[in-house]
Amino acid sequence: MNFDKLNAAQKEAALSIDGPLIIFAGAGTGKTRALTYRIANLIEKGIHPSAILGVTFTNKAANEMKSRVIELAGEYGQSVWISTFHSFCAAFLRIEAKNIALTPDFLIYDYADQINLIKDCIRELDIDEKKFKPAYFADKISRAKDALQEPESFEERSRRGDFNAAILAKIYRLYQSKLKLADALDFGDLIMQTVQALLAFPSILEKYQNKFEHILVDEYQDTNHAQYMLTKLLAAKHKRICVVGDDDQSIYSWRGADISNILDFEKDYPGAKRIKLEQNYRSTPKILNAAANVIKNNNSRITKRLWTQNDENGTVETLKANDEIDEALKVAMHILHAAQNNGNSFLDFAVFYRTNAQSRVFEDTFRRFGIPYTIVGALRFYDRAEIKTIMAYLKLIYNPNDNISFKRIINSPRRGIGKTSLQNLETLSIKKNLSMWDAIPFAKEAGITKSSVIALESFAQFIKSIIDIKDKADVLTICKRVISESGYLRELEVENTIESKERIENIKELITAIGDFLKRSPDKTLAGYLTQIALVNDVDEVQTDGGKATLMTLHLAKGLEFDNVFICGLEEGLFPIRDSSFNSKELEEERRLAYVGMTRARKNLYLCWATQRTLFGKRQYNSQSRFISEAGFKDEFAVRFFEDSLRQTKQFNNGSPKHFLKPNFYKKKTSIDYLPSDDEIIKDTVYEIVDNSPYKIGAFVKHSIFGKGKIIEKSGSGDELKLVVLFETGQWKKLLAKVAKLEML
DNA sequence: ACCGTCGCCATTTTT
DNA sequence: TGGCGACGGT
Repeated sequence: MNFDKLNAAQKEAALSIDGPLIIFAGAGTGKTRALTYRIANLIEKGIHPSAILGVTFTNKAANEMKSRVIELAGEYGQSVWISTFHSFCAAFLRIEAKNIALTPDFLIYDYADQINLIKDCIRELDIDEKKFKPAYFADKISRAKDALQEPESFEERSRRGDFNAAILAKIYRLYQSKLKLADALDFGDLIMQTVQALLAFPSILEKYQNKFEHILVDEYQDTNHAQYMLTKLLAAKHKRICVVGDDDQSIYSWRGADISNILDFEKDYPGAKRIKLEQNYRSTPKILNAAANVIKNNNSRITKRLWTQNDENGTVETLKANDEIDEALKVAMHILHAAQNNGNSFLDFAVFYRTNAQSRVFEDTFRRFGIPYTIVGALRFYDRAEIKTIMAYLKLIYNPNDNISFKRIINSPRRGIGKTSLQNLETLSIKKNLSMWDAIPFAKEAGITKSSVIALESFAQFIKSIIDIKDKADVLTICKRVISESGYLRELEVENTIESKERIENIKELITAIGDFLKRSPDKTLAGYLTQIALVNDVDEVQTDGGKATLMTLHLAKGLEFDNVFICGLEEGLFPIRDSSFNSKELEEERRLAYVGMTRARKNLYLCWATQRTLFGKRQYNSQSRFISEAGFKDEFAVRFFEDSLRQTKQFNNGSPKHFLKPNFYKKKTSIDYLPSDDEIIKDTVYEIVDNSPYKIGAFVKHSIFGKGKIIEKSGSGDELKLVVLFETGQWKKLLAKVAKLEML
């Protein structure tokens, strides 16, 4: 094995294969390289590839790791089991189904299915829909599963006086019984039931413990309790577990990720080796410096210092705009200028924002200026109504007990089966403890009109005819039959609107996608397709080059990199988001999100904010985000924004049309009247923030009037140093350090 | 049964 | 602002 391409720390990570190992891998420090060399090294040392398990969070990461392992280790690499947590568990549950009292061909419910099922539960339990939103229950149930908690845990809480817990327990219970009836598992179930099976069946646990001599876990800071237990159980025998993560990039605690998993690893595995990867290969020193300045304001972190040998070029700049439209305009201008300087071809740019709602203005603006862009995650392909409908057909064929799918397609296309008929059928099915599909033969009893009964029966006939071929035919054949014979396509064709044409296009795209699936997948059945599809997402397919601007939320940006990055909406109340300001845990997570965003940039980083913004129909005046000043920018020192571009903008406006702009751009005269004003400010050198003050967060102080207290937050520096102090009395005060005359305790 | 309108509501992130 | 559910008219 040749380790020439590794630095010392990476090499150590690849070679330390005897016991537990934790790798703290900063952003852009080549952790995938270290991991893949580690796996290749294991294989070379004679470990059988199938005795190695690698777990990641995204398919993208899994695929990348797998292909790089194959590159290094050749054919042997094929047999290493590398997959996401969810697909690993789905595979496990199907393999072991018969041993653990589970149907092997269960469906996987996605978020939308979950919400629909919960809506049913809410209605059935007669809960005030105004007071409790489905999303509330979905969140609580998912978090419970992340923590391996059954409905009983809510009942306990309820006994202790938690008011909502009783209702939660009821919903959770009913939800589970409905899932069971539909033979479906949601995302949380995949992990939780795997853990439960391993705990309940020692022989199965032992089998897998023996099988996996080496376990590698990527993004360990994002694991929730259930995932933590899973890896812990599997690794318990050999204790040859290697986890990689970066506590500074933990941004999913709201989704159950438990940062203590990474912080406590060394307690769980005494004697574990610790390696830090700190050499960054991605960004310029300026970018790393700015990012470090931000993240060092967090308290609970394992200190590491990224450094780089990369050349000092590119910039870190701030961009101040008047409002969100102006912000988008300025970003667009910059992209256009960059394109001009690059022979009129667009470069690699990314625009990150905190909330999806912000994307709209960018889309509009980019479209207006003819800037090619892709938007990630807004409306996923598989979330589109027509795709969901076709998928619902496929799911129902696969599993007729799937009520959610049944209800989605029973009257789509219209078959004259209305609300009341459906209601009656559902009530009957609940009474008989049957799925709605199984209740069809009893439709007459349910008081359903004759015409509806006939429609139901002919629908059932159609579905049955396809069920008959579902194991023999491949998924493409089945899907084509569904599309043509269900009448759904015909309905769209008759509609003949712009919208319906678009839907038809999307359906064609689905056919193409299924065709691709057939080409690459060994399992070409409906079952194989549905399993795969439930566990993919849009980020898996993001391409970060090719001269397009990529629009996405900061959360989705993790793991990606771009030459040029705009982080937009850096305003107090938006980023960090409103509620986080007074909760240091949440604020720290926001800060990590900022850190993740900043460290995506290779060459140029722009921190953008707008003094006013229309949010939810209201005009808001925001102040610059603390993350901008933490990054090393001060309002007072601000210089003109894009000094260089200003000149170019003037030339641009006076000059001749550029061919890369769409024609309609020139018709809209107003749109090119843009000139940056003098107060558009920028400072392109990041300075190191030196904090010499004795006021550290967490320090105890005494105030002449308020008494003893603890510093919980601080901002600004020098004479401007502001502190938030929580006093013994329970009240907190914002104080200017210079004036407050605090005594240190 | 279906469609349009009204008014209310929340506004973070989703493997 | 816009997405969604309730309601009422056809």
